[in-house]
Amino acid sequence: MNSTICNPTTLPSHPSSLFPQITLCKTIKDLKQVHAHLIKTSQIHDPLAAAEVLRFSALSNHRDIEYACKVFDQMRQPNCFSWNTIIRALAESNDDDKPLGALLLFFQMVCDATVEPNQFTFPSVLKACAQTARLIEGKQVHGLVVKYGLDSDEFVVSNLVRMYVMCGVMKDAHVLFLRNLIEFDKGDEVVRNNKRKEEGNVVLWNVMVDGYVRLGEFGAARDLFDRMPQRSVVSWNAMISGYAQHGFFKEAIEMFHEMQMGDVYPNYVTLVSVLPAISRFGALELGKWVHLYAEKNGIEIDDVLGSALVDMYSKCGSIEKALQVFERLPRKNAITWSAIIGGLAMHGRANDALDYFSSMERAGVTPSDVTYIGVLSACSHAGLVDEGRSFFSHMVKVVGLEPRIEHYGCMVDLLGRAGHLEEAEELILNMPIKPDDVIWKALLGACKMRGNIEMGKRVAEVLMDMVPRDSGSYVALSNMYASSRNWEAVAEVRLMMKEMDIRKDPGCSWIELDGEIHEFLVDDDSHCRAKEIHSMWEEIANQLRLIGYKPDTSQVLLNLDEEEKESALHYHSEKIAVAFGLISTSPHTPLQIVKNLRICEDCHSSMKLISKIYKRKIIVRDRKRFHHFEHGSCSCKDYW
DNA sequence: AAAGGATATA
Repeated sequence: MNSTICNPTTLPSHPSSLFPQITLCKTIKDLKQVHAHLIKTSQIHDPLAAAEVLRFSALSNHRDIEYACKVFDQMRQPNCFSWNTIIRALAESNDDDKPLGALLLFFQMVCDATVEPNQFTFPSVLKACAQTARLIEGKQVHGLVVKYGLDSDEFVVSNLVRMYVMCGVMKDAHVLFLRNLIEFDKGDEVVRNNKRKEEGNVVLWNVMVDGYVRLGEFGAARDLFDRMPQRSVVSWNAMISGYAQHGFFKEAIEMFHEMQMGDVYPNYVTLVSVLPAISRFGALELGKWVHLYAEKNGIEIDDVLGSALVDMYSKCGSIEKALQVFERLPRKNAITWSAIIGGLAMHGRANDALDYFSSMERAGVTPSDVTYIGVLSACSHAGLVDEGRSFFSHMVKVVGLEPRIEHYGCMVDLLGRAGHLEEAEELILNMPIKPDDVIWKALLGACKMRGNIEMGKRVAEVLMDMVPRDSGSYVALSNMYASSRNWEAVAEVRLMMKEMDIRKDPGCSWIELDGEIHEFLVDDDSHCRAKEIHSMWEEIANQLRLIGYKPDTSQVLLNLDEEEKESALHYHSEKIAVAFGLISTSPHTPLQIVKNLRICEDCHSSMKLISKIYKRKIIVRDRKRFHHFEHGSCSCKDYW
């Protein structure tokens, strides 16, 4: 036992505590020793001593909530402070059943009637209601708030509003919000709130903005955001994370830039929120800037921010940087591991992905279902059929994870593209979940790759039935017919599309230069340097012809004559992007392109040759994976 | 002697 902790006489008195031994505890073990000492010397009956033991075990960095509950249970007559402490600890716990425990304890406190809840009790209780989405209990608590006359305390009010938000009743939240705005305007508020009145209660506004953002009601959220008297970093974070989570990646990045024009500075949460949007665009320069910003501003790169950075670097093409960040992280959780495994898979480094999976298991981190998506997609990209099968059954039988539709998708892709088309179809027909269009599309892609028109036709029909307005199945079917030069069938599909007014999803590619994203569509001539881009492509095409390359026109959708087909191919968006990249960067600079669809056969072959002719590394991220083109070959080994 | 808003992975 450490005597400096347990012998109070050897310690300098601590100004903020009558029980300095407790304040000096560094671990929960220290605390338990002091606790034992207090019990032995009967000092534990001093309510202050007991309260401090409780506070340490319930709310300190070294908290042990189970222990705190025991301490609380042993109190003969807990005072209001102790009730508040234990309720707050339970309400803030991430454990599922703990917030409910906080609620139960609160109702016990009210029934107990030896103490009265105060303004410090309600924020925690309301937080527990919010976390468990218990509207009925929340309303009862609201009633008690009024009964105890605490309905104008701003801490209580913002938590009341948040409770309604989290229970999904935005209307009630809004009514309460408006009423409190008026009350603040009338100025009939306690002195403590006067300062807030001038600034406007930022927190209350933030809660409302967050509420609308959660519902995806960006009009309402934006309206409040623009009108709020003051914006804190949290206001910006709410908008940025909201946009990012609802798939409005462009808006998230715009907000991120906009916030920096003002006097608000990005913090940890800002970075974690904006990184997925950056990943989505493959905006490596911006991603690097975020990483550097964190390092320069002392923002801790923990497992959460680290995972977002690992994901960003891998999705922005820099798998080496992703590995570097990963290795440096002091702590790695299941998400961190999933990010690096998925990243390696995306870059076609299947063996590394599987090695990292083994390391993860050795490190004692339990793989999640997401981890297995990474593992299975690694197998799929490398054609590791047996390994994939065995990981899948291991996941189900040994780990006991329920396979999600994504896992079946990986398996269908893996089996189908490896040529086991019947087995893939069997799997779809026998899986316990209803197959969606993504699954069928995986099989359709495999049919196309394997040239199985018969099955392909069948699958396409299923898809046309399932998602009638979707162009994908028509395009795939048409491409399949085109590959076998069945132009009549191609024309038929084309006619069907025309009759139903179904258009091919426009292909779109983008490339980042000096932190700016340049976007190109098929046959795009809207760029300000379109003329130069066009003549650059002419030059590229000549070079390609010189080394004997013949464009592969089999996959062009329309039944045009050969020359027209060739020119349609020329202007696939990734080709425009690569031409633009070549004229806009100095020799040998690697080019990095992101494309919204899968790369086509012809673009793939062209990119290989361009990488050789112009001595450039070209990295293309398509809808599903990365292609690293260098010295005339691709990292996917033409299997994708 | 104590109190409010947000965050990630296929």
